[in-house]
Amino acid sequence: MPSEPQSRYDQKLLHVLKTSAAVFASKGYHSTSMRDISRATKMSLSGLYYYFKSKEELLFLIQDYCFGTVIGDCRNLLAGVEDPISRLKLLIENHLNYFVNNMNEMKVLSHEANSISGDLFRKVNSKKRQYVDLVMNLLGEIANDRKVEGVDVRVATFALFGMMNWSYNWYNPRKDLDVAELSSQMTRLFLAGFLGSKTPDAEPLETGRESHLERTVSIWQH
Amino acid sequence: MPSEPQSRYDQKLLHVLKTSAAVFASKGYHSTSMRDISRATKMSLSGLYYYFKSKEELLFLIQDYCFGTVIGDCRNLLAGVEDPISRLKLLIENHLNYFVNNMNEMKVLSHEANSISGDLFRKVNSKKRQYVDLVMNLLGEIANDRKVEGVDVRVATFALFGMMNWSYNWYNPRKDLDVAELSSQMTRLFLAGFLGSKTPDAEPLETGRESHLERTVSIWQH
DNA sequence: CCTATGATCGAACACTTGTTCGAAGAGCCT
DNA sequence: AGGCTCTTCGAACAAGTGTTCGATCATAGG
Repeated sequence: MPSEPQSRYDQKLLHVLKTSAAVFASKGYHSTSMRDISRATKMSLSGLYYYFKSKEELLFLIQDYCFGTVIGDCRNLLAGVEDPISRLKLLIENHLNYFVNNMNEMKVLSHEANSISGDLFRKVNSKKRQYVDLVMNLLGEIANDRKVEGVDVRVATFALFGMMNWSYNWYNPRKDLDVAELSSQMTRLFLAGFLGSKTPDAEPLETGRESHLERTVSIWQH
Repeated sequence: MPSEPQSRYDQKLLHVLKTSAAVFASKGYHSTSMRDISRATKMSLSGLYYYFKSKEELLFLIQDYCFGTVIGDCRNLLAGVEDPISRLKLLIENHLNYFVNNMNEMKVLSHEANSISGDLFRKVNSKKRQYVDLVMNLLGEIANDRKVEGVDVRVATFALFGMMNWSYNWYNPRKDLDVAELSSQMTRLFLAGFLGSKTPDAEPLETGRESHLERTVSIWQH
């Protein structure tokens, strides 16, 4: 793990990013004031602006750095691995590993994706799109290899991301399974579902094109 | 569909809730001002406070009413159905149906769950807990009936909710599958994964207790 | 030791926020 | 029409917001 020479400036910036992420994660970005950040980092309010030029850029730095690391490590991990299923397993493991070890940052990344706008939003989003495409292509490849039928790859992709990213809403490291078991569980759950979706059980699942529901136009009967 | 006699008051309140939900869904709760709501609903700023006594209560009314309807309709739908798998299918279909037909409200329900606090938070949360418990018990029952092994029911429950609730981040009704197909896909994906998680394919999944990753303590190398 | 540069700070500004209050309007029964 | 309750409104307030600016502090290099 090549630790690049970190100047005093870089070290302090990272410290600020980390503690800010913790505050954002617990109170939410918009209801966190710069004064909250100031208090948490033990810096003066104006002193913070030496490291970024707006609250929004602070959010961006957290998201961008966090996402960059996830993607970078993911690339390193998958390099040289050819089998798409193995690649997927590694990707899931990497993703959840980050989630558990950097819950604050990952929560900020997942939950505050739309709290940012303009160019900064576009920058983060392009990284996100890369990452999503990677997974979508992987699933497409697998579906092709294994002749998986009747599964919408886009739905499957976001179902997978939903499974994983939702964990910031419930996962409790002191009460739930550890990372290895968590990712093992989710990998099995998803992969078995994806590969075996042509009815793994004796009793076939009705594919359910017909709806069991009365038509509900809207909750609010206008 | 028994439409209870709705007073002028109730009608207008529902109108306010619906349009507020739309604004909250697009801008986020905290960055929506009461003046935004006033503009969108074409009411005066102070006039709004005739219907609720704080912005937070407005959020609560949206969440509570929306959640109440989902749960209520879910109960009605499941009434009389015994087979746990059928019950689960209906529940998923109901849930996603609501998501698609009431995206704004469901997004506010999912995304702004922590934007509320105190007693109001507790009220919404108790409904949520009921709903989650219903699913968790259902999965436990299914796991028992079908002798599913090695699957953590809690993880499976939240994986399912993650799959479904995450859809507010990507689902586009004009571009993606319709509700019936969406819920069919997700039902298959989840159920096949849950039931067949003891390796549906010839080539066994390594359960992966061992990690492929170097230990990453933190993104931020402190 | 002194100076130039990198960091930090207190105080203030301009603005937006949620909420209140008393008065005025609308709708309906007799 | 009169009177009463339900509904709506304009104007204002107090508090909190993100950000700026000029001045200070620390520190390392000559």
